[in-house]
Amino acid sequence: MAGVSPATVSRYLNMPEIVASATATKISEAIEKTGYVQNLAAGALAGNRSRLIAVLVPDIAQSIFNDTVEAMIEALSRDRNSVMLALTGSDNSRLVREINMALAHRVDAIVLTGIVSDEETRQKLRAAKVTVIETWGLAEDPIDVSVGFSHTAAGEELARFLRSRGYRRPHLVVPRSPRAERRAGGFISRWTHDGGQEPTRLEVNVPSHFGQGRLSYRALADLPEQPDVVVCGSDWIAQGLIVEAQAAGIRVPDQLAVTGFGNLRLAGDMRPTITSVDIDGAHVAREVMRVLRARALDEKVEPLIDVGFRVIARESA
Amino acid sequence: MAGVSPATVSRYLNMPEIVASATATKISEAIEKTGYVQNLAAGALAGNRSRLIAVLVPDIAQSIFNDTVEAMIEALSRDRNSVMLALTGSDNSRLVREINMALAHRVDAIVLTGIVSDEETRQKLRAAKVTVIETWGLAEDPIDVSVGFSHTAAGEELARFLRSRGYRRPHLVVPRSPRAERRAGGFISRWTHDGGQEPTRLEVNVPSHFGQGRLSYRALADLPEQPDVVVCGSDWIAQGLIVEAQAAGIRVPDQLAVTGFGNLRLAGDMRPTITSVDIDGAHVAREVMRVLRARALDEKVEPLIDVGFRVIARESA
DNA sequence: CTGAAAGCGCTTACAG
DNA sequence: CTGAAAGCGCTTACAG
Repeated sequence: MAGVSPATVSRYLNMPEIVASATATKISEAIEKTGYVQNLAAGALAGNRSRLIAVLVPDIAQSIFNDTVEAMIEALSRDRNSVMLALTGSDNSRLVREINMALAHRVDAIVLTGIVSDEETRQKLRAAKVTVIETWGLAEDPIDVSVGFSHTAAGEELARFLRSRGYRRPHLVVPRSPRAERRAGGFISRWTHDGGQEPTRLEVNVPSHFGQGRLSYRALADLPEQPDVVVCGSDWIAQGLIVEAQAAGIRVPDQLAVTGFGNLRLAGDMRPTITSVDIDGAHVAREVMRVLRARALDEKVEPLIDVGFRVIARESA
Repeated sequence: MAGVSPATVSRYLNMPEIVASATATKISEAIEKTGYVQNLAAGALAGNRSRLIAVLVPDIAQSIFNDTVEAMIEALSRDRNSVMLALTGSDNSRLVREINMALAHRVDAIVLTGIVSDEETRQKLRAAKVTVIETWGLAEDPIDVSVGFSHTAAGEELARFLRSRGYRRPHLVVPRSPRAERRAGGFISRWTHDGGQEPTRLEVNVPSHFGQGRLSYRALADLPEQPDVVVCGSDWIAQGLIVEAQAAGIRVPDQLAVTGFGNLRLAGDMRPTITSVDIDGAHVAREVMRVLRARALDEKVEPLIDVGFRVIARESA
């Protein structure tokens, strides 16, 4: 020890600006000398603040959320928070299980990708009164706060964009997720509303990946009429589809146009570069941090935060 | 409450087999009824066991470790452990910072991808006597336990393989990471030892990605002599290189062979399929779990666990 | 700006 | 198989 009470050390660690600078120096020297490491578990118990944020994602091996999650983890780390990362698959029981674990660890907040559909879990989360942030897709009735964009609007915008470029026979490759489903819904309703005929579609499993793009290209052969543009549920699918098309001697976009979704780095790097829809992961992360900070200070926050999206026009469509 | 002491509830929660089944039923009913959620922070403080495992990776947006990390998170979750995921970049200061956070949270173990080079941090980690597992690359002198494979051996094996296939002018595309460096070292020493001449090489930044593959292909034009095979530091680079080569009208592997590293899903899906080196992420995860369980029971574990690797011969080389 | 004291919710020998 | 009791290492009003 360096001549001060535990209370003062605690203050130094958590609000250094509040202790006298002479005291601060003594404490910091003592910490240096003894190699003292603060026990955050004890801090969590006493202060009711764990400095742990749970982030739940379906997977990380092949996830369109990774950029966003990475930006979030980095921002949280800068605020001296740590991230409990949990994997939920596309399976409700795992989601529930991981939420329970997070609650048991008394995390300060739970960040979810996608919307929780199970009503019982929504109830439980509300009751637990942790901060719950649903990200990526904008919830219509958020459990607590939702930061994201409208999948439906993104689908609509893509329909408008492709129509304005003169495409007439879109084919949709739709991953089996509620999110992709919504985008497809938005696309179709806008497309038909604007006078286009009902697009053809193919469903693929999640997580979507490059290989599905190749298969999706081959599946085009079964269509009664060939599309002039394929609207893919992810950039990976788009990439695989382009590679397979080119291997078959088809020129993209001249003979077949392609769009992706997510605006991953590879979309800009691919040859041809891939027209995609960008969601600004850093922006999502920033808004999440803003909510978290506001909550830490007991300030009010809007329940719905729309970060929008942008169609990025490139060579492929 | 349901007529029992806190001690008994604690036993029920942690070792259900040790309480009488009548008691167990009463407790579980009470838990159900009240919606009680165990406080793991208090448990950590009292029992000196946080059920938190820190996993440190350079990044997740584009990481060759993702499969392994995913397998590890899933396995840990099955054992009722949660994962604190921290991002270190390729920057020592962030590594140190995140290790300190993990220590402050009193994690039960720290899993590192790659080897910690900083001697002071190694010291600190040894002193903290948490379980420390260095994964992926096999450490020669592990801090505690290392689970992985020899990068040098992987490079050597690839050299042997390509030589046996008749290639004579390899060109290496090497990410600037100690790991890739080692593989390159192994490749070169084996190659020259077997009578080949010193391969040409190009260094690229980490994290490696598709776009670098395209650039790496173009950079071949500057070489005095054209290679017959390009040995890429990751499957992404290989994929980008193939796409660019094909766009230039070059046939792979007839006119130029290509190998990747990591055996990502896309390696098997690409057209042509990509010859790569597989590290079994599930195997790594399994061994990590074995170490963790052994430590929980105070059993001895070998400090070096070699999970090996396999060259996967496919169409591209 | 700092200290004394209570308390956060568990776990774990120790008894029985 | 179960309970009483101490203690884990902090934080936070409350005083001063």
